[in-house]
Amino acid sequence: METLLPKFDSVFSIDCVIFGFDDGELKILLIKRNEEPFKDWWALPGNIIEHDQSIDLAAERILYELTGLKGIFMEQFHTFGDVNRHPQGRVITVAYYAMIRLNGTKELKPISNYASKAVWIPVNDLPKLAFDHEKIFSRGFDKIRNKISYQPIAFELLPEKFTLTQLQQLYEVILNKKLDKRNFRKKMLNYGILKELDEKQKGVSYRAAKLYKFDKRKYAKLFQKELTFGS
Amino acid sequence: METLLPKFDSVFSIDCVIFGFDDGELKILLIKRNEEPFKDWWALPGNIIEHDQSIDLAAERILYELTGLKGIFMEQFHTFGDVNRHPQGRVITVAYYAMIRLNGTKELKPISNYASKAVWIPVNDLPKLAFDHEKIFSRGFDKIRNKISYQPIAFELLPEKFTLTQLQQLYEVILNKKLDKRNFRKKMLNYGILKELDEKQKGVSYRAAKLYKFDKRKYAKLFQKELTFGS
DNA sequence: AATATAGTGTGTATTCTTTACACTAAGTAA
DNA sequence: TTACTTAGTGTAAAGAATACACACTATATT
Repeated sequence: METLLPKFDSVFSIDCVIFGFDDGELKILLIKRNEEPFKDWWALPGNIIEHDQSIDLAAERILYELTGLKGIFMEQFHTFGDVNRHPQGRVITVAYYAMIRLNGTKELKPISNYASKAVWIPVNDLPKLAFDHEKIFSRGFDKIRNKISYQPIAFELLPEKFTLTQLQQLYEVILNKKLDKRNFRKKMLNYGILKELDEKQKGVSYRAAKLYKFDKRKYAKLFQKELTFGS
Repeated sequence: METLLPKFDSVFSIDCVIFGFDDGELKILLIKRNEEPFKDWWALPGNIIEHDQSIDLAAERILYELTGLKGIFMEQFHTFGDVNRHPQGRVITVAYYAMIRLNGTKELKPISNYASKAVWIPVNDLPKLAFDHEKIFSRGFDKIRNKISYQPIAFELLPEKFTLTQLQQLYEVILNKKLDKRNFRKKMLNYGILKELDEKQKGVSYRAAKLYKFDKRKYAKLFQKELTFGS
């Protein structure tokens, strides 16, 4: 592909704000940088977009390289383009978020060498981050906080089978406020996208709660409806 | 600024979907391209981001160059990064939208030479557009359609003084459906962001309607409130 | 076996919001 | 003065959001 375009010393990158929920805490995935600039700083997982790769694919690739996960629902939420956000040149970055299901056991092993490790860190306990990554994180957090309040997207974060109390805790953590148990249940069940299972929680030392599953098909229907605006 | 970054033959651009409302019709600003590729095609106003300019400033500059307008509320809504969206190389484009007030008289004079003219064209009557600009437009249209249904942002499009009927017509055009007059008025007046004027419409051959003004201060207050989520 | 503990699960009244719906009033034109 | 065109208004009904408290059940402890 011959280029007739002006040439700049500019690159695009992707940065990902990847949310997980574990142990009652909302976490994001951070890497420890192994290269200058900001060597040994914590940063959002991100990388340069390859020349022959669409940005959506690049985002998927990066998430895969860092977590081994595929097919995760990722969405672009903002592009950051301040001139001096990268000390070594002009880098415009497209930020994506994803919500993923943590299975406590899963090991995070960075494949690329620009990170020495990748770790889940509670959003309430974040270290100082490289570049403008604090800004990016914070905007991504706003995004899911906003989105969750009009669209039930939180299921991605929970195990496949979950109790209503777990779901409520997740909402409470994201929205950062207490919710009323009865009203919350009423609302969630009303969406009609939860499937009640014949199973109960195990291993708790008190009355076990019913388990529910997220019904993707009904969700898709509901969601489509919501895209056309009320009469 | 010395760069240590990998170099790609890649550039960033901005494309703007600029909405105007005139004559009961929703329009967008298009330019006629004066350069290859797509010479003589219609396209969204857009341009390459300069190396030393943040993307938000670049967007403002481009809008200014094409319309002479400053201080317009512009918002980034999506970044398009398919590999082959530009036939001459890798161009990732950040799309912005703006809503502006058309004063029928205002002349549009492209300053830069990449456009031979700039024209307002009704969204219902768009020609074929260059690049992936149809996709960009359509996503921008979705964006305002969505936004208007939970945030009263349409005032930007109307003259400073307007009637409730004009406001309603604008909503109807954007949402592409009829709205109930009484309910619409109730809702709009309830927002508390309209100032009723002591003035009436002029030059109509029927009963003149009251004029209203948009109250920016109250809007700002309301908007802030809406950012914190309902109890 | 009895008891303490910790979380599960449920209903109703109130307020607020959204929807549906039709006629009179005012100004202009002939 | 009449005909025409748009402005302007209220109420009832349904639905959604909020506030609020107690009995039930499974387990662990004695």
